[in-house]
Amino acid sequence: MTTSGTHHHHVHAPNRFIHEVEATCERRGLRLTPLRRRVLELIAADERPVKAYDLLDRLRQETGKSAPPTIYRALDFLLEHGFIHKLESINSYTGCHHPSERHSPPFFICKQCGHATEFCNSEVAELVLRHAHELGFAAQEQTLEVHGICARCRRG
Amino acid sequence: MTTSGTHHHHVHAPNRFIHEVEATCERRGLRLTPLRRRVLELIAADERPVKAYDLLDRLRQETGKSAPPTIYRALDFLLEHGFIHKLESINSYTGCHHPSERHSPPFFICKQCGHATEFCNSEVAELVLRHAHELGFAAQEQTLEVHGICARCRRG
DNA sequence: GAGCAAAACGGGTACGGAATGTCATGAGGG
DNA sequence: CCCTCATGACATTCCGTACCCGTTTTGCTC
Repeated sequence: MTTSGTHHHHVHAPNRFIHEVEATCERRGLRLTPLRRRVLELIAADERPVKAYDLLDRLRQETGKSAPPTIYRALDFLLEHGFIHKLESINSYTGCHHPSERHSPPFFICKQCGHATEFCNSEVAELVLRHAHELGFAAQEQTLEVHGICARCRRG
Repeated sequence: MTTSGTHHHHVHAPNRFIHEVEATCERRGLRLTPLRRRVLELIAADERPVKAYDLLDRLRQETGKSAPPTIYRALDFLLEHGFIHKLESINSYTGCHHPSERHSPPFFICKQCGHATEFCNSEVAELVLRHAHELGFAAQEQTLEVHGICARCRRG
């Protein structure tokens, strides 16, 4: 299976990403309200995973004041529909590269630069499902996060 | 809720588990102090993953009062040496089945009964390492947690 | 051994970050 | 118009760490 090339096509074009989400919402009859859209933009604008309270701060800079539930409700919506991922091990959120399809890809998180790479390959997920099946376990969601040093940081 | 008889090959014998850790500490010249030992016992005594503040409460019941740093310091020690695992997605801690060897096994966490099964098979970890290698990523730690319904809960 | 400095351990306070509960208001879509 | 959903705002809980300080353990020297 060729995986070359696929992993690095980051969401370089935030606008394109937003539009894709917009279209998906339209198709599914979801309401991408101004707030939800704004939060999504903030997430997409950042190359690395963002923390909820950072988003909150940025929102406050724009809109005066905001409280945690505001941001968490938006995050919940975006998570629920697969437009973003939550990285449990670092309490951070990042845009999803394939918002159209449901998946739980592995993430490779660099300790040094903080970037997280979504690895677009379902082999691991499938292997995990096989193992779950052996156990008679009905798998629903999965979290796979690897910490280490990314290629760029290693090269210095 | 029936927690009867035999669940998998869990750490059925907490004492045995404690002894194994004791021996490992001896071998490595680590200090399993009374506090650390007590925390380990509390974790081992619970069939399912425990939260830090629950441990804190139990400790308080025994010793009068305790503060968060007390428990977190003990947890840090136990984590650092691989005697327990942290489940990032549920902020909980659970005993490690193979405290002698370093590993980051997949966990299958039941949403219904809260049990977490450590899956003793390195295939996934190895596959992940291969993928990391493709990316030029130097993997250090990994977290793999699957949420769903366990076999027992499915059967009712 | 005795003495001593350095490190490790743990009690405790206080705080920052993460997330949820609840009540009330407001915008949108039938 | 009414009902639903979205947001605002307040409070609270949960998770985790920084820091201070006294005590114990360790490792070293003599």
